[in-house]
Amino acid sequence: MASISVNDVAAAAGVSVGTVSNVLNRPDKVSPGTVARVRAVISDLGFVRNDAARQLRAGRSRSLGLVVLDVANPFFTDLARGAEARASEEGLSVLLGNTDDNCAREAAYLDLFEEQRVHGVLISPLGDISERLTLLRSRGTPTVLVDRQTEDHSFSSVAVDDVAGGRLAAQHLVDIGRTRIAFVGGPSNIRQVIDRLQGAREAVAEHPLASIDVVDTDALSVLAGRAAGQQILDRAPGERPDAIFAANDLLAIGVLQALNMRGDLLVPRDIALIGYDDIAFAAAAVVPLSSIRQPSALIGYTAVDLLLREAEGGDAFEHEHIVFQPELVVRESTGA
Amino acid sequence: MASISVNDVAAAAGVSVGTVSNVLNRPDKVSPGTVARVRAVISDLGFVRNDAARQLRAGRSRSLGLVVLDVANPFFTDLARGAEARASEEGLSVLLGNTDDNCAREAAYLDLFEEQRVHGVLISPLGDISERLTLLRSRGTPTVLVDRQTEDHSFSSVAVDDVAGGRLAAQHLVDIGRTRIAFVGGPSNIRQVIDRLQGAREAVAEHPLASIDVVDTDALSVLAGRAAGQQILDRAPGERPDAIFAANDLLAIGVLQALNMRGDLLVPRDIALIGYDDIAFAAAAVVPLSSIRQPSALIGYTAVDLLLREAEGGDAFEHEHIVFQPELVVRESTGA
DNA sequence: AAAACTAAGTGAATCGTTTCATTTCGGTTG
DNA sequence: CAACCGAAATGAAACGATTCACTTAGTTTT
Repeated sequence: MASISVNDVAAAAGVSVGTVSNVLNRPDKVSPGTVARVRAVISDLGFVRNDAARQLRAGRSRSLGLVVLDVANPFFTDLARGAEARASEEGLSVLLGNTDDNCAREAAYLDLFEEQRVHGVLISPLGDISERLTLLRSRGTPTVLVDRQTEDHSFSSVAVDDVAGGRLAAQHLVDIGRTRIAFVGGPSNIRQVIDRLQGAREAVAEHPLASIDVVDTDALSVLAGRAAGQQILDRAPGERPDAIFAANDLLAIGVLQALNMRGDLLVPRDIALIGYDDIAFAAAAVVPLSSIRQPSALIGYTAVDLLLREAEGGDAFEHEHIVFQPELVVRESTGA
Repeated sequence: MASISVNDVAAAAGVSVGTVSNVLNRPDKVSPGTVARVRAVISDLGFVRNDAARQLRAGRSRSLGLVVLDVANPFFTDLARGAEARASEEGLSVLLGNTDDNCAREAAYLDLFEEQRVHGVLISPLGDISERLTLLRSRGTPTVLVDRQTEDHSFSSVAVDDVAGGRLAAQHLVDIGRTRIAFVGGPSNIRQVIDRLQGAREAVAEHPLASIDVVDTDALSVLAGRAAGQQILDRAPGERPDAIFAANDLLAIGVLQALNMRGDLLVPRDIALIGYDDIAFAAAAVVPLSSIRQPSALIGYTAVDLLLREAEGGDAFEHEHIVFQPELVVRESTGA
């Protein structure tokens, strides 16, 4: 059951291992007859290259790591798709690591990827891990932040202006005449949540009549949204907001489910609702959801592209910060 | 910039490489003082194990491959989550490969996983690739089919009885008095689609008044569902079905979007609609979607478990076929 | 015909970790 | 005190693909 190696192939084909390797990697350097003979032996013997040996020799693997907050969030799967598209153009594959907002898992994936000597790491980081990332980079693994920048701009990044997005959302709520706005989101160590809230605060601050309060959640999921919605329903009627800005669409959908279960509170009549990300399901929600659209696949594509350029450029590479602008999408949940 | 190896660590700590390796893998075999010293050097020098070298030596990698039809489908991300849960209990990681219903990509991932000498492969196969899988297994990579069985039961599998699920769905539509049923699904080389349709046909056959026709789609996505919905709307009113069974929830949501855009056809009044998978978004749809629930995370968890047992047992292992029963979930889209 | 190329092929060295047969040494036993 | 023991540590061999300096043989050039 011992696996077939280049040696076995070489022996069976009556050539040297070097030639087998050349057939595999530079067939043009080998005479056509030999190529054919070696190829025949390869398929006869069922030889399969051992990637570990290749990598060991090459020093680097042919994949890159992508660490995201939540694979169940379509925003991230879209992003992953975009990343994979660019990576496969270079013959690289993408390893997907899912942290579920958990710092320990985030650290574990970074360790794993570093041990695998991945070509580079794309990460949508949780807390402040710039130290860990600096270490990673100093040991030779280029790193690009997605959907986030560090304070000191020391890492290349591809992001969407979340403050602007938050502003767009809250401004829109104010524009349709709402004044008592609730921001549903958390946990509050997630940058995206912080920025979107900040943007919303800025927009609200410009309107003397409008106010905003925060309903904290412990995840950015449908379930957490449902809990937040319930919490809002439990308030005395006078205490309830007339608009809700959810930090992402999953939360918004959860909130919507909670409100709907109740029945007497209508969206948008009593409470307007806007989400964030504009995932495919937003348009299909009970009440089609207004949202802030981000070019998710493009972010992934661009991030890999930037990563490759950074890898190419080495230490000399000037870190780049690409920022996309979000876009307001109005649907019934905030409509007439 | 050359990376630090066990040799460097050994030299700096004044021990042999064997001892460094023991500190890494069997610290109890090394005296406490030495362990501490070596560990200190490791963190000083920033030594990171080279996984490729480990794997080369070990002969197998510490990950397993999961090949799915569509990462954008929450059913598969839930399944992946379950798989990861079981895998991480054994210290294994899961590599996710997304085929997008594309045979070439499926083959590419199998090649990749085989070159990586993964511990095993979980696959939700597209066409008939039992030959390829037999080869894979014969070379020592255990394989478990998820969400699918081969005709000859020669592979272990964890699946849901899709025929029963199709029957449940169609029976339910008939039970609420619908007779002109449209099945929306495709492409027709996907087993799940075939089985669900067959189940539906069986249920319909028992009712003399009921009939079923098929609206073929080229993918199992929201977009494809929208196109199918449009196609149904384009028919003359008399030709339209009074119920639609979509092969999965993504399609159902797409169909729903198309019907809703039109406005004069109401779900469920004019057309009842049922999906399949019961993804989290089904309950949150414009009209909350009836669906067939599958224990997605459990499938993934069980599949990895089975894979591990198969790996353990070697060739002697008796292939197992675990079949879960699906469950009807009734919501408004087929309700009163 | 000698010198200078080129194309094709060779095979030893290399990558970094793990393993295992072996050595070292302080302590215990008969 | 010789013989033995176990714990701790050693270091060479192995894993399998790739690389590169080198040979061989055949073709041009002058």
